[in-house]
Amino acid sequence: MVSIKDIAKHAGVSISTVSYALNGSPKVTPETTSRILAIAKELNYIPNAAARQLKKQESRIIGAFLTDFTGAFYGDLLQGMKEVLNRKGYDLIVCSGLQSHRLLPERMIDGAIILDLTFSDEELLDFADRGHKLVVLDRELNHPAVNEVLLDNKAGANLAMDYLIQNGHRKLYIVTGPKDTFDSRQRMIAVRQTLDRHPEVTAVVLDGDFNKGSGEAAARVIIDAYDGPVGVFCLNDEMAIGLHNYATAQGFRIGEQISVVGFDNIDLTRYLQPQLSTIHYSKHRWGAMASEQLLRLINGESVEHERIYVSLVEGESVSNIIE
Amino acid sequence: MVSIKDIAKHAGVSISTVSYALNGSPKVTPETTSRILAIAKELNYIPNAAARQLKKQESRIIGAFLTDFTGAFYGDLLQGMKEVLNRKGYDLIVCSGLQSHRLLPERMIDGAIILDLTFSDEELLDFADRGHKLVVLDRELNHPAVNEVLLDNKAGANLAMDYLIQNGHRKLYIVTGPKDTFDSRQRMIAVRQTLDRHPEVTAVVLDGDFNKGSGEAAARVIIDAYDGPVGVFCLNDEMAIGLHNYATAQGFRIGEQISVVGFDNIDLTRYLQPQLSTIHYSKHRWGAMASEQLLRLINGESVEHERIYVSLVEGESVSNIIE
DNA sequence: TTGTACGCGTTATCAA
DNA sequence: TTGATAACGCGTACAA
Repeated sequence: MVSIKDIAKHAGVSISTVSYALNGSPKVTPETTSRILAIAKELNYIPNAAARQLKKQESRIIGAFLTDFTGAFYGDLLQGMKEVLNRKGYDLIVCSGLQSHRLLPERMIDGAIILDLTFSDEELLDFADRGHKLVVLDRELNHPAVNEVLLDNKAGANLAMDYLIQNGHRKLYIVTGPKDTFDSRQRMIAVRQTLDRHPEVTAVVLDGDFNKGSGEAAARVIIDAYDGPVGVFCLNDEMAIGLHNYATAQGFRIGEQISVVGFDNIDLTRYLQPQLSTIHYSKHRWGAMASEQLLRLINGESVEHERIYVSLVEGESVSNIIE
Repeated sequence: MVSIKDIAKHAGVSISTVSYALNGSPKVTPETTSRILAIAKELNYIPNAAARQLKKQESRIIGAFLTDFTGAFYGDLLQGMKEVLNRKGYDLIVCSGLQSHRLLPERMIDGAIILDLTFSDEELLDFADRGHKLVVLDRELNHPAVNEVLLDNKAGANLAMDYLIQNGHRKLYIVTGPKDTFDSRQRMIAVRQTLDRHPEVTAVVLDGDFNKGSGEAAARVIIDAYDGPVGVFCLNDEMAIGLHNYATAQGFRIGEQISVVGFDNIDLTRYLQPQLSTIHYSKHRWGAMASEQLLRLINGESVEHERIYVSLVEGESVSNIIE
């Protein structure tokens, strides 16, 4: 491997001169600099990341940690993160799984964006105590080295519930997500608040897990008990799709007999007929904001927790049953 | 930051003793070792990856490079890679974009798996010449430091074409992928071979780009010229879905008037009615195989190029028009 | 422009 | 045997 030492030898200068030249320091004359650069290029010199990192105590790499690699969900989010980071001279790497957690404490990366249930709060607080900078997308975590960039889940759930109620629905089903996820818990809090405000509405809560299968299971329950139009709020789109497919296959009409609202507005919903009503937010913006906040933390700038706002996308999956 | 120096000070031994103890060397007495481990734990010691890497000239991190982060496509593939790597004590990071290419030559990672058109062949060969180990999933590349793990695209395209022809289709459309992708080119070679073997079949080639939109565009062309049952081979599923949706929305019946075969068997096709006929292969296995080959390369073991075998999944999107 | 200490962990060599 | 000393990997940056 060719190092600055080799360049120094070829150029007949010291390694420090080479280093200065490569970094464009004015301490070296332009002639010497260009001569050194030419030699470096000729020798195919490429700096060693480990050596630079050891000295500078930074890698200019940011890690995004995901619970798993599945999910069409993440494309835009990661793209948003990457664009911001690249613009500021940072690289993004995506990691998943318990083993990869080490990258943070071992200082391989300068900071992390967490959307990963395999990290416990304690573990993250421990990293933060060590001085590592974090942005969390999947929990609330109070620590000066941690910034939250969270979805406005409550507003979204409110929008979804109000939409069903305003369309005349008095008999509702709620299909929940896993109890250990922040998003599901927050959405359920807002659901209960809405229900408290509307005593005329009856609601049945069905346990779900954010996967298609639990949407199908919910559809079975709803169909078994069917005796007139109902509204269903699935706490994410994937379950709404499962419900949609199962009910449709059983001859039920979504948007007439069963009104459905999802959450996330994932790409997949474009393939549904009728179009799914759902809660939208910009995943790209979410990722971009997470990166911006993380860079601010790293640069020692002041940061406040951020919220990503959501909106209702109306589709034909919800009918107005007020006559 | 606490380093082995701090531990040595606390334990009253030299830093080398600490290092030996931490690495379980028999050169240190069990008592001393356990005492040192206790102190390390108490001080919350975590080794510095850059320092270890600088000395050992390895990071035990493997990079998977993807053209972009979109595509539900990659979940299983990456999972397959990760499982194999983790089992062997390696970590996987996922990278995308031109900037991240530097991770390889700068020796941040011990090897790379490439499914990324933003790398040119020349660039990869240059890396290989430098001694970096590569596995390519998206091209043929002959170099002792490069291993190919490729889909058996030709067999898949043959299966698809034969299936349509065996079901009586004599009027075919082929919707291609981008001309600069290996997969599309290989599939087209097999398509032409099949057509050469079947002079009784007429085929129209429509340019596509592997995205849903070009499937829709193809549907428009096919519908405009429609005068009886046709068979369509879309070189990937995403275009097949676009074609399917557009044609269905126009009142055409897939699996009756228009028979469709896709390629890839992506999860999304589960949402289609009727079920799409397509070419299946295990993405998980593809990823696992790529990792295994890369580790063999890194360990200096002999490797031969690998093929991932494919099979036909029959769905109702193809009808038999032989009466 | 150059010599050199430094960042931190690993390991060969040498002394007790 | 046990453990300490020092060289090493490579680039950076201060002092000279």
